[in-house]
Amino acid sequence: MKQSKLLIQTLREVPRDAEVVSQQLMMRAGMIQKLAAGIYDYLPLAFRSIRKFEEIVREELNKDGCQELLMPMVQPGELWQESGRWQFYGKELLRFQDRKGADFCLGPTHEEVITDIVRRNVRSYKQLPMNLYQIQTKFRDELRPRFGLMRGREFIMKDAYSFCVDDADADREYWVMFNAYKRIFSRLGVKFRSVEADSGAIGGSFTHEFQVLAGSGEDAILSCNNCEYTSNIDKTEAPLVPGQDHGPAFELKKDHFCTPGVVGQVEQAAGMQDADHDGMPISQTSKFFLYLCTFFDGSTKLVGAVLRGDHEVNLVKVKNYAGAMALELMPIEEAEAFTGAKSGFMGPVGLKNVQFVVDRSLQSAVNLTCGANRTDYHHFGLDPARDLPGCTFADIRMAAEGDPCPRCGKGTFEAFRGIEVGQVFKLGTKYSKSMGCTFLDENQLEKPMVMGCYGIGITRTVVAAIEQNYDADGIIWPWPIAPYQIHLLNLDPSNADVNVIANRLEKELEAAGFEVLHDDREGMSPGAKFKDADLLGFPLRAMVGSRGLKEGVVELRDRRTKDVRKFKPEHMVAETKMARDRILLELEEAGGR
RNA sequence: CGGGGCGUGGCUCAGCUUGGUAGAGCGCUCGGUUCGGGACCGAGAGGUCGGAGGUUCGAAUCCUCUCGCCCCGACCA
Repeated sequence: MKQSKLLIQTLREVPRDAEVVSQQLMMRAGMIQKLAAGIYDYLPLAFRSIRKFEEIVREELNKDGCQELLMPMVQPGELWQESGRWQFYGKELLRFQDRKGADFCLGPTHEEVITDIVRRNVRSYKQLPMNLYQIQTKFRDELRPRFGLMRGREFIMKDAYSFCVDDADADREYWVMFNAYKRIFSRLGVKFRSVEADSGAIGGSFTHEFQVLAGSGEDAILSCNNCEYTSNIDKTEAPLVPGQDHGPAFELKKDHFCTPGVVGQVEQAAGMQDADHDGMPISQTSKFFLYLCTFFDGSTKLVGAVLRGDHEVNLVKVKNYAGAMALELMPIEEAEAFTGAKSGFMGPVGLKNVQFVVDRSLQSAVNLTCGANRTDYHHFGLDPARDLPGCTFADIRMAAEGDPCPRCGKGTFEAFRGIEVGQVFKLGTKYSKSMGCTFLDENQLEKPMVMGCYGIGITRTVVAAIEQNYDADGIIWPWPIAPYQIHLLNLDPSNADVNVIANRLEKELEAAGFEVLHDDREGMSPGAKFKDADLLGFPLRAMVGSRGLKEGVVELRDRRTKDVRKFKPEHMVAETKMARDRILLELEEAGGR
């Protein structure tokens, strides 16, 4: 391909809208353009990468017997009403009506449609298990699209759905997909982790996310440095810390400590003074949050969460504990009115119509401090089990880096940030039951199929690969998804000899199976071509110039290592093959787990 | 949806406070000199200043409304 004819405009300056590195580089390299908030044009270079990754996904899924199909992006509202999601899916679901006034939506996901397909075509256990997938554009009307393709409203996703006869077979299929995902991301050469995750409102027994490690990632991950336990921090089981001995329990001493005007947990603890104490240890204090929970039936309830002063609350855990559809921190004015105290002095004792949940690290704790619901005052001597009638203990705190691992008991947690590029999910019978997707088993019993769903964000994965592979000069493409593998630079198109060699090398390399972009642009200095080549970041750069030809050599440069080799033009194909083999070997060694 | 910010050639921005014939750099076209890490000279093309209304002799600039976009937060498969 001649670069002079390629649809591309590289930019020297960073577009103003671009925040994260991948977005900046993709826009500067002329790969994407924004059309509207969270909606992008995929220009030829980006599209080549996307297609290449799709092919990797197809190859690996087809190995496991998955069948590809394509469902409509526009879906009838009827199906969503049948599954019940028409009312529960929020504004992320873009709804509209056709000319007859019938409800439709743009598909953010395809459980309804695939379930409809299967229930109309599959009747017998003999046809199961079945795993169907598509690679398609999804639309989710995100409240806040951001970071370019990382969180767009429109994006390309591979979604697969499995249908099995029973729970055990669904589990088997889940792990088949889990392993397929490991192969897929390993082939990319990106560093990734498979992490245990929260199953969220969909409900389901378990789920794993595949996270590409990157400092700019939106998700926090904790991984044990000794065993395999790796999880999204939303889900990470907090270890039980050894019970602290705060002496023999005494009665609740109301309004015992007075720290007027002091805000902040640490400062308040330091200011708690009496005859026996010159400040309290932070771990002997407690903190308290009031949450307004909304349930699926529309009802609401107040939940009060109590944690040790030095622990952070995990909202997902609180939400799951309460079984709520949504949960929000009570607005500060309302909370102050409800408790009768300013922020910082609210506490659980004496509050009515609140369901208390206490973090399990306080299971047997006594002699804690807590807000007195009187501005400037704290109680002393809190014993949650005694002073909060009806309270329950549960794991509601955020696990933290350095916490001992509760699984193996030997290691400690290390923290990472990740970009979620895939998820495997055991759905169970939620959709098959509500939509009547059943089969007859060998005993002629009608049963709902047990489902699983499996997503890979195609566009997001390409973005994540860039987030993990770039330097100050531009992108450094992993070989398997590089738009082109070789960037052939003609450094002097005005020289006839150089042109002959450059054109010949282009043909030879392409004949050898390489994908070549030939920068044949005239009137451009070598320096400018080097800058563009670094920005586009193809793995290998081949160069032909009059200076080299005087000595009878052309060059090959590795984008990542910057190593340059010089040799006679007739050795180009052989040298390129060697360079490719070396890059692919490194890639294999760099894979995640 | 709350808070903050920005809309001026393809891109990055200046001009706005204090109203008076719309600018720079990059990119693009043509000619010439250059040619191994974003060369230089000359000549060009390209803009309803996001939109509507208002004030004014006169609005990119002042006022009102509106649309779009970005960031933080909340939300979220």
